[in-house]
Amino acid sequence: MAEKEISLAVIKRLPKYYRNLGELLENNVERISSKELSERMQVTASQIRQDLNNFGGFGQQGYGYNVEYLHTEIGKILGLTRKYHMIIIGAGNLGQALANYTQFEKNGFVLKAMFDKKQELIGQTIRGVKILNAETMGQYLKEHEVDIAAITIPKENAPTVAMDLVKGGVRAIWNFAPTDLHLPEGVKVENVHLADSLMRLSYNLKNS
Amino acid sequence: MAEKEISLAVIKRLPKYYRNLGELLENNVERISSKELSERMQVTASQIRQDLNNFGGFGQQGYGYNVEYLHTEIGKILGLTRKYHMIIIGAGNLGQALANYTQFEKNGFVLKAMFDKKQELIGQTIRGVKILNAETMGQYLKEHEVDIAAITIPKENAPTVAMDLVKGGVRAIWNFAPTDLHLPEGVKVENVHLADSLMRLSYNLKNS
DNA sequence: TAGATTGTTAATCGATTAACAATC
DNA sequence: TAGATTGTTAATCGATTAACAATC
Repeated sequence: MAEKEISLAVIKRLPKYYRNLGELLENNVERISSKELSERMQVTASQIRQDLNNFGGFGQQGYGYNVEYLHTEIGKILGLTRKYHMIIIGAGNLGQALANYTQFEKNGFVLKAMFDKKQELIGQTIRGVKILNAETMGQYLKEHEVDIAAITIPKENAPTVAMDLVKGGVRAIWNFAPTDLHLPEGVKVENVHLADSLMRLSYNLKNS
Repeated sequence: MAEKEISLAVIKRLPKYYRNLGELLENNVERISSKELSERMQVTASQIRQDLNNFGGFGQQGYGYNVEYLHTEIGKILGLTRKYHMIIIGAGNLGQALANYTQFEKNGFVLKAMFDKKQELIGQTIRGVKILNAETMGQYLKEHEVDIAAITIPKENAPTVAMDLVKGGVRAIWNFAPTDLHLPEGVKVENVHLADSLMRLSYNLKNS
């Protein structure tokens, strides 16, 4: 799909642009130059212009960028113009926390179901979303289109569950289990390794 | 402290090394070569050797690396040989999920208190840790040494609370609020921007 | 038009990979 | 010792920054 291959570094920054432009929009800022945006975001103006020009010329010489327009365009690039069906595997504390995060829904990520194997959780409802028996996941995937699955279970079971998800047709996995999943080509994985993040903090604390 | 400046890219990979070596240790693997480790971690052997040699020669020619020794040494580098006192600001779903994560404790991150301003949460206890009135945070920081503060409150209040934490002597912030904090020089911030992560997933889904 | 600021090319910087001598 | 694999230097690759012509 991508005409020119976009580097990972650029992709990583896109949500940050989107977020900052969203904040500017909330503050009713109409236009912004790469210079101003660079001060706000603590990056160079040059980088901003380079990044954006991977996707097209969104600005105008002598004027800068229209905040609303740029925000919309980056939203399109990020794929936020459609809805995504999401499920969460693991209805423990973290799974429930994600389920309660209403903010995701505003960006089009709609939670459809949760799964767990604990008897006392099965049948419960969180924000109207049912916790289903983990054993029925395979069947569920046959009957429903699922775009994204969040994995919030212990690392021991994560690789197996991830493979089951892939077999069921899921193409994107949001992995919170503290392990790196090795999945077939084409399956997208985004890791949220909380322990890693905490360790970087202790590293930085030590070396300051 | 650091003799030679270590690049951010290297630091980001350290916890991953630590995690993988921990797994190898669990499987009773005694020694490993950079080649084998590179296959497991999906990086190049060259990178592994370069990364490790930023900190010292942990290996032995013709033999490779002793798993247990290397694991310990990276733990030292990451600063995991001491205890860190942690507090969580915001006892909502995410804050509670973090509080229940016993894994952190094993690495030395000890939760000491939580804070919230919701009357119905104040006084409650999670894993023996009390939820205190957010208004008493300043006083608490005067009386207790706090190394790390996790911020799990809405983005509106995050900047103010972060500044209050810094004023109270906190030097490391684990920020879960979907905004970038601008704090004084020397304060370490680790962001966990869940929405950003989710957007990268939808971007990748779109472009596959 | 003059001033501002983009889009884009060129220069620099840094990180990754390759290669190999050192050495266990 | 011979073989294996590190530690480290050199080569390559890619990402960031600088510069400036194009243009609104």
